[in-house]
Amino acid sequence: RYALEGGETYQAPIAWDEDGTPTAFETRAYVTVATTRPETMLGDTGVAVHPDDPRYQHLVGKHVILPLVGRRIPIVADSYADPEQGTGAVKITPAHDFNDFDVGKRTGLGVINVMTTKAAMALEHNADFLEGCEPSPDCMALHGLDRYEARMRIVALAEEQGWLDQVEDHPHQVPHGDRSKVAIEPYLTDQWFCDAKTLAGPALEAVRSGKTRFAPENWEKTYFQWLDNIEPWCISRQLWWGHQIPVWYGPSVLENGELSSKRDKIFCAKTEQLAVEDAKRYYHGRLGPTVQISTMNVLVDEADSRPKGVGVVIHTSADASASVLDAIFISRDPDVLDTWFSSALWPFSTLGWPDQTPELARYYKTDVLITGFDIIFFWVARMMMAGMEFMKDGEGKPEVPFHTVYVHALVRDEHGKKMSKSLGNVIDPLDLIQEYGADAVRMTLTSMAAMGRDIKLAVSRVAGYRNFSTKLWNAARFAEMNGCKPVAFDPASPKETVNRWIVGETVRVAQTVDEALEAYRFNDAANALYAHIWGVFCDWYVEFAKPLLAEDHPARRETQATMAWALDQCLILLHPIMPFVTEELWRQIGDSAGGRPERLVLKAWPDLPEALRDPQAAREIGWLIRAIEQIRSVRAEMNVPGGAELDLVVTGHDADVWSRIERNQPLMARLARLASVVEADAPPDGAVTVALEDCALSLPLAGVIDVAAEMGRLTKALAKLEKETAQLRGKLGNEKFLTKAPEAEVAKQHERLATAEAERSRLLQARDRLADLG
RNA sequence: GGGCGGUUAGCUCAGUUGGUAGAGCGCCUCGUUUACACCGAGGAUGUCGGGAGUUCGAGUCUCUCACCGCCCACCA
Repeated sequence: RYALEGGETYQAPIAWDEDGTPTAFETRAYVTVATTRPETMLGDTGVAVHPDDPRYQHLVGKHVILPLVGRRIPIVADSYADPEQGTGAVKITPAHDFNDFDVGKRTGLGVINVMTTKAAMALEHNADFLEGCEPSPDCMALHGLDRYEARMRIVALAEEQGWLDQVEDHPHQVPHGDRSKVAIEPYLTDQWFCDAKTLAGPALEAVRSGKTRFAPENWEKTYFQWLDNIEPWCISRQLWWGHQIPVWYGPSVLENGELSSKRDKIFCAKTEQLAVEDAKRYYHGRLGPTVQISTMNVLVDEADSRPKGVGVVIHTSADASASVLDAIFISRDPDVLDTWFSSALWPFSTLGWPDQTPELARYYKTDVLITGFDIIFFWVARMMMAGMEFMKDGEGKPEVPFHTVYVHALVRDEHGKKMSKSLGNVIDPLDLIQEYGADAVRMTLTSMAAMGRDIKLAVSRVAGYRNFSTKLWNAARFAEMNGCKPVAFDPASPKETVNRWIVGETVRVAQTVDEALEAYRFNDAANALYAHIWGVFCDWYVEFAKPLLAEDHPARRETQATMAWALDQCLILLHPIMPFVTEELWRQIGDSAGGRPERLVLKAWPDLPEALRDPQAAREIGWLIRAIEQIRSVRAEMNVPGGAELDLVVTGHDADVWSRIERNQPLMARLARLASVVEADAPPDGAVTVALEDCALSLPLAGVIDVAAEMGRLTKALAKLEKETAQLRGKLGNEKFLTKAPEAEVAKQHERLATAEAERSRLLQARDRLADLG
């Protein structure tokens, strides 16, 4: 209970009816406040009530006398006081509570620090505390007690002295330091702050206007969120390591010409020498001639035993032998800058700034900052602020430190935890490299680069990319064994369809990789290369090329040159991601004939024109691959023995289709294990049939065939097509779709429907035949 | 408490202006025809977390709920 000043009283409601109207009152000469931290009352400088609270409204502007301390403190109105909480009147301790600090600022209350850095009560010699009050001996006896001891002692004193209202349990959350694990005690200290709001303006504008872009773009949100709500930035730290704050302190000269007892005059300078010059000028004008005579170690603050650095002693007399005690000395602030303040300078301080070095001129701004999202606040935003503050472009306008911020994902351990040295769950890349190779590790991380914010590193994926590099190695070995050595080669020159096709496919993957890299979509680049090298080059081109590489084949030389070229392009494109295996293969595969540099890393990035893509070859080989896949599929499903060579009967085709089949007959026969390919008007009896969009392919399996199984297979395939055509017909029968969807989309759906229906009719025919048979 | 994000195949995850749901691993069947068994051929597996809305059409846009996680407040 805080007693009202001068024995004043008021009528406090003590009972209410259902509507909340007071029905009984009590005459009180005090205000009751509730607190979970009684010890902080020693630093109270006010009591706050809600401006609309009828219980206390009339007390606003009056004062209470703080028990024990005897300080006269005002009752103020502030909406922070919650009428529902406690008694509705809340004690305000600006020096030891964040909210109270704000209330104090709003309502003009004083600020009194009553604790030490160790959270012990600091009352003796505490000028702020002792000023304007008469603490009782009981109160002064609290000096030096730990905050928790003081808490219990104050409750006991309140009870003894009759100003304790009641004690009740009150569960609540208390913030703890995550290093010390101790409850955090807000504590008022002097710190240096940056006016971050002012710095943030240009940094925000730079990203809003696109001068600096984020990739992926959505990280801008994180950046804006922080800078839009930025608080003044405390840049001083009480640590031993870091850039020391460039500020020196000395006593100010008071108006009466005497020196202040506080070290409250600030000299901010680039060097100690310049600070001394500033100090000499300052004292000279006010105290007469000053002469610097020496530097010495000084201890400025007796409450803190840390050394405070070198002080510069300045005599106020020309007599150099005068006592040091008569001298003024200035000493440097022992605090250091926040690590991130120093780091914010990185884009230019590393280039020699503040000197205007050639490096600074050449390399600021830099290009791309690659970093993790977890330090967008700490580092990226601050580099932007510092860059915009200190650096100017050619026209004298603020210049950003980089045009792009590439934010990669954070690798976590297999359980999804952030790797940290203190948790000991770090996956050492060196271990992975030891097991799978550096290329595999690089390829893995690249292929996961664009994932969300969490990567749970799956070792099986690293193994997969190790296999990939083995695959590439073996493909190169195949090329070498077949005399595919790089020669001077014009990719437009091949005549063979498969060679023209692989040139086109290579151009395609090169384009995809280029686009992906331009867009910082590194995973797209990695995945495109994986799919091309394994799924196109190895799975198909190598197989197609085998017959052409036979010693007596007329296209042998062309194929050798084409394969060597196509493989070279793979190595070049893959080199940034898998530098080691590609460099080694490059060295093994070729000599420096035809202007081929000795080392892959020196090879120019390919610039392959679209004109190299032959659409006719792409169509033909695309069809060939689909046909082979269909035949293989039906063979496997029908359990045809692997080695058995079958006769293929083509039906439902036109002359163009047949000539294409004839052209590619050797490859089809080889890769689909066919004895012969013939055309017919109708599928033979006892055959299994698959349908392409422009023909049906039947494998006569008379005697071998399980009619029921084939019937089932066809029925299943038909059901699938049935579903698809029904869907498409529904879509194309929808007036709204036809009128509202883009024309190209409608045409596309028409085409799909036509293809599906063609396949369906071929399968229907095959099924009917089979049914007749049965 | 304030803010951000995730939820897609058994697992790890892609999916860029809304237009036929994908990869790797794992699983099943078959196969050693000399580049490769760290391989080849084939196959199965999804009410895209639940609900509502916008739209001719939603994994994709909006709202909402649930669960999971991260950042800040309280180290850097």
